Amino acid sequence: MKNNNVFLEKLRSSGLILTKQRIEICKFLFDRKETFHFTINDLQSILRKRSNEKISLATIYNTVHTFKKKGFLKEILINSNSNSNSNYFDTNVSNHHHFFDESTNELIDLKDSDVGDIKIKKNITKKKIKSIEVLVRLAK
Amino acid sequence: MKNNNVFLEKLRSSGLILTKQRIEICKFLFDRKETFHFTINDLQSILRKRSNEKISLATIYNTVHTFKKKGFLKEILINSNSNSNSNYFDTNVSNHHHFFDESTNELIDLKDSDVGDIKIKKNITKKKIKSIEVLVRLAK
DNA sequence: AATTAGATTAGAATAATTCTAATATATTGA
DNA sequence: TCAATATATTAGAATTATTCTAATCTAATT
Repeated sequence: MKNNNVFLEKLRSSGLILTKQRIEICKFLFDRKETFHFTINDLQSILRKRSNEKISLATIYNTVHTFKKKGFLKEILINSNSNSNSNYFDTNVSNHHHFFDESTNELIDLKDSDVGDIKIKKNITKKKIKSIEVLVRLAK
Repeated sequence: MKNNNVFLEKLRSSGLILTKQRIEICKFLFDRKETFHFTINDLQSILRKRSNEKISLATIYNTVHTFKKKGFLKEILINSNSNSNSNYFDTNVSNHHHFFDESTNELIDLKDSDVGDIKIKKNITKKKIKSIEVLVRLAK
């Protein structure tokens, strides 16, 4: 299966087999300028609407996790309100910060430049800092 | 049932009935100086070891969620490594920041003073900021 | 002590995710 | 091009975490 679209480059160069399903998901997730945030549930219903070839739920889970392992997606856990916690995935895999809008349950990227540099003044653990993540919650 | 310990004050003043189970859990969680972080699983096995009166898992869930609703506990979601995500609870309910030590899966409070003041420079959403949470991941 | 509102409990139900193993498909190399 | 084969997809079963149910039980109140 051949296809020269840019968004398939990562898939092609990853060593993964280019299947119909992966290409379909890849096309939806990565053929865009803005980053995209979604839950497995979101993705499933979007894919269902986009095409009449049904992709099984197991494949959606498999693909998302495969993409995550390959570094194409980043997982983000959010305390949504009171009763529902959610697993989001983000097409922006760089280290960056988020707004979480509690009125819409939407995750929004924050530009690094919109958050000042964060310095951790004291780290009693002496272990190496791997990342610093800021989550800004927006009121309902 | 009478008891004058300080850590029971919150329970007593909350309007909740003082049951054996709630007192037991309260005693363990709040009769200490340092804050404490735990998962439901942690709590269950700790309680099992502490006393030979078994508290049912349903009650542990109920109590933790009741305490959360009363504002005695705060829930914190963390992307633990690759496969396991975890729901932690924190006895420190104030707005504060955390280290997450990926080698031990331990959550550690960060003093506010150890993180500089965080200013969000641009908020395109115009919605009110409810909270700002920083998570510092410590490498394995 | 009797009443009763609310709590506890075991086990059933549910929901989210992963597993299984049968089938299908993409890639490779003749 | 066409087998061979390694890997992917799939439906549905299994698992896991959590919540629900409805039968007791118990703390607080009279």
